[in-house]
Amino acid sequence: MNKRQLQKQKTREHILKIAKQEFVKKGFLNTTTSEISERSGIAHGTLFLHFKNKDALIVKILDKELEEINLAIQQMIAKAADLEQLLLQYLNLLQEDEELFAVLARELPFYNEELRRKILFRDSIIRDHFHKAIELGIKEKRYREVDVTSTVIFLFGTINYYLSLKSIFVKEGSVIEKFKTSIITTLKNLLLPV
Amino acid sequence: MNKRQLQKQKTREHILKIAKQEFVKKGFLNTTTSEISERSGIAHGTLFLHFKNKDALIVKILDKELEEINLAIQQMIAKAADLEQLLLQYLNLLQEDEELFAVLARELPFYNEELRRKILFRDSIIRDHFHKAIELGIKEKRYREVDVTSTVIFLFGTINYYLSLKSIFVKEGSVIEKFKTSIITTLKNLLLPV
DNA sequence: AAACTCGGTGACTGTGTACTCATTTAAATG
DNA sequence: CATTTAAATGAGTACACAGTCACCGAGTTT
Repeated sequence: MNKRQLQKQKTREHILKIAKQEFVKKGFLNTTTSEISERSGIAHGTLFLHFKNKDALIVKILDKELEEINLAIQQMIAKAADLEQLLLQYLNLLQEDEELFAVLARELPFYNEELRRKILFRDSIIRDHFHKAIELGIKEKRYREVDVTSTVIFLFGTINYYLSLKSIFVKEGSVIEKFKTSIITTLKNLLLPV
Repeated sequence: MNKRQLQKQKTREHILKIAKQEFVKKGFLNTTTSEISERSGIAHGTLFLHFKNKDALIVKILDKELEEINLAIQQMIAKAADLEQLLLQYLNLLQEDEELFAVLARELPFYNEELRRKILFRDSIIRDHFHKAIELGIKEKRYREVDVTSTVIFLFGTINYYLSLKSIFVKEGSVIEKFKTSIITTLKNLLLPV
């Protein structure tokens, strides 16, 4: 790779880095392409040299992020011994990138079909693992005979709710951190016999 | 009231009616003032004769709606004998104006302080009643000794989740209708001993 | 019926934003 | 070293939208 190509790649990666920071800070919808180019120290037009349009930039960033998250989830699943462990580690994962997940939770209903599908697909994978872990527990008589699908939606709905209204639940710091134990306890209440 | 004043009032009410329809259909954020004036059959400028700006129009409509909802909630609380009755009636209330509630659930994180406060205040009233109903049940040993606050958030978070992603959960018709029984059952699972 | 009042008009303004393209600059090539 | 190539530039375009204002004309007042 010669000097030119190298520079081009460097610029591209720099844009991606800055754009991600901006998106996490202000959301995808409220970040302008001018802000990104300005903060990247490049001309506005350069942005569109590297990405067809704003949407393509968003998709690129999300693809990268979702790939990393998927990897982390795979590792998590392999490690987690039981449901409680799985949930705890999932919450830790969310906490690590909480700002990003909060943006996704808030803005998901406003994304176009493609973005929505990608995000929901990743959700469905992790959701499926919770589903199976609960089913196993029921089969082994460790858990009560609850409706598994409803229980899983209760869990994910609540997490999504905390994330999307993060600023209301906490002045600063992590919502997940704050409600971690109460989420785990409530799920256990749902599943464990008295 | 003379002919002029009468006409003015009629125009104002017509704007409010059309604006509500548009807001319910497309959300507050995605409805333009031009659309409202066009569909109302009035000039664009007339809108700003009756309302200082778009925000004032939104606040006016929401105030009206929230007042009606508060009234319905008061009646509901008076009628509902137990927690299950209360929840069922609350869900029926949501279902009646589901499109509006779905818009509010989706857009709440993006509203300004004033609007958010108003909506969350109304939420807190109904939430408080659930809180008390559950506390009573625990005191009377009908329910398990769960963490009441967490349980209430689980319930409201899940309902909010269903509403905000309504279009994903149902192609057409009501999400609340579809998941009504599963919401009630899951809450009972949380509270009732096996 | 003349003078005045005021609800209504709609072309216009200002602003914010995504995206373009003729031109510049610097690296690659022969 | 001259020529070619392509990354980068940034002023410019197009569009969407909220909000304004000089003007109009029907209704009200004197």
